Amino acid sequence: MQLHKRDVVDAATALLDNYGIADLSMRRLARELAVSPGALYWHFANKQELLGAVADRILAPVTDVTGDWRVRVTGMCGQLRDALLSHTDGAELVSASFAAGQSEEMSRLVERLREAATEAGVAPEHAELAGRTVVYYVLGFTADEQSRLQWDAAGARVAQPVWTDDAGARFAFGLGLLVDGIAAHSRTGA
Amino acid sequence: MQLHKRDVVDAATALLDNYGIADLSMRRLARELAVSPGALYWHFANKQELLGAVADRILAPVTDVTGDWRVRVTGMCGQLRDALLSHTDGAELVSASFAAGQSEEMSRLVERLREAATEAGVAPEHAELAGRTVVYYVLGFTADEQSRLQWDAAGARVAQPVWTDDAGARFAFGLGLLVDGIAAHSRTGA
DNA sequence: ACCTGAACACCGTTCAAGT
DNA sequence: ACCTGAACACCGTTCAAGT
Repeated sequence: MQLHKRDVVDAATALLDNYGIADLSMRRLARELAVSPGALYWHFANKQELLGAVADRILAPVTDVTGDWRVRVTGMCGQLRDALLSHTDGAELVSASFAAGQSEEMSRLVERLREAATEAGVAPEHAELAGRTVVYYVLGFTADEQSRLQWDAAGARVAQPVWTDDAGARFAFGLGLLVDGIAAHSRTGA
Repeated sequence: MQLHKRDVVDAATALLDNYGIADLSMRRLARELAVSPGALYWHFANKQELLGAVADRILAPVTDVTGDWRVRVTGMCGQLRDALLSHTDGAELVSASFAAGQSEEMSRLVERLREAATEAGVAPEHAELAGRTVVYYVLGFTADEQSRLQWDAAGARVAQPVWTDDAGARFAFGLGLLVDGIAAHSRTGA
């Protein structure tokens, strides 16, 4: 029975969902697939590349959005957050893969955000940074949210203190700061 | 000769600067200090806590800034970026410690940014998120910048392509988006 | 109080050799 | 072409025992 990239990414995703990123090791993955650790290196150059493939699997549900630039930005970011929250340690894994430049899906997303920023009136030489800044926010916010969620779920119910504000509304607020900033910048005229 | 926390953090910082975060292991650090690995666990509960202490050492030069809220935000963020760029993999290490909630200095910084956002007119229940959002940007941007810098420095001179724009100006532009967003939000009135 | 020695239970990666 | 077996060079953490 031949081992295919798809099988490896499937098993890696299952390992991630069930045990978290700390237990997603090449050796454990090989054991799960009943192959020797070295077999994985026929299909992937190294662990980073494998994690990049898992990141792209997680990001598959993030689709294109149509509408004006505000709708597209908030739509894509909402889908990104949802995708990250759908897998244990999803935000952490995708953040790492993005930083390592191993996720094609993240590159595509930054490109679409760059287009939206351009449409909003951001100068071409700054549009990609505007897109990346939005991504930094979504990854940072969601990694934070997810670590708190997972810590709470692991027994330590503390009943959060002051803000009754739900996470979705807080997410939208922070994103709104960036969207307003992009809009303000284009009005000001570079 | 007794081992003190200070000596351990000193040696860890030296290891980081000279060899990078991948070589900053408990065992290697113990070897450098000529003690057994177990000795470190008398002074630090685990590796995360030790890395948090290194993060706070890196962040020591980030001081208070006086002036109106815009001056304070841009001043603190500039100092933060400078501090991160002063140590090999500084942005990556501080990001990890911040995410793990192990850096007191980062908590202090978020608190000061929260105050600045409040002064700018952001509602109290959203002011901390505004501060965190600024931090997500600085950490994301600088980690990116530093990984490119270090990759370039490691021989692979490619002579960057299109934008003659220096990193400092790009950093300021992205930060400006957030500052404009905060300002726009307070004018809009929550 | 502070540290050693040794163990436990792992890692990622490589590569000759097999089929 | 694809995989095994075994090795290489490591990890973080614990804990009885020593001083």
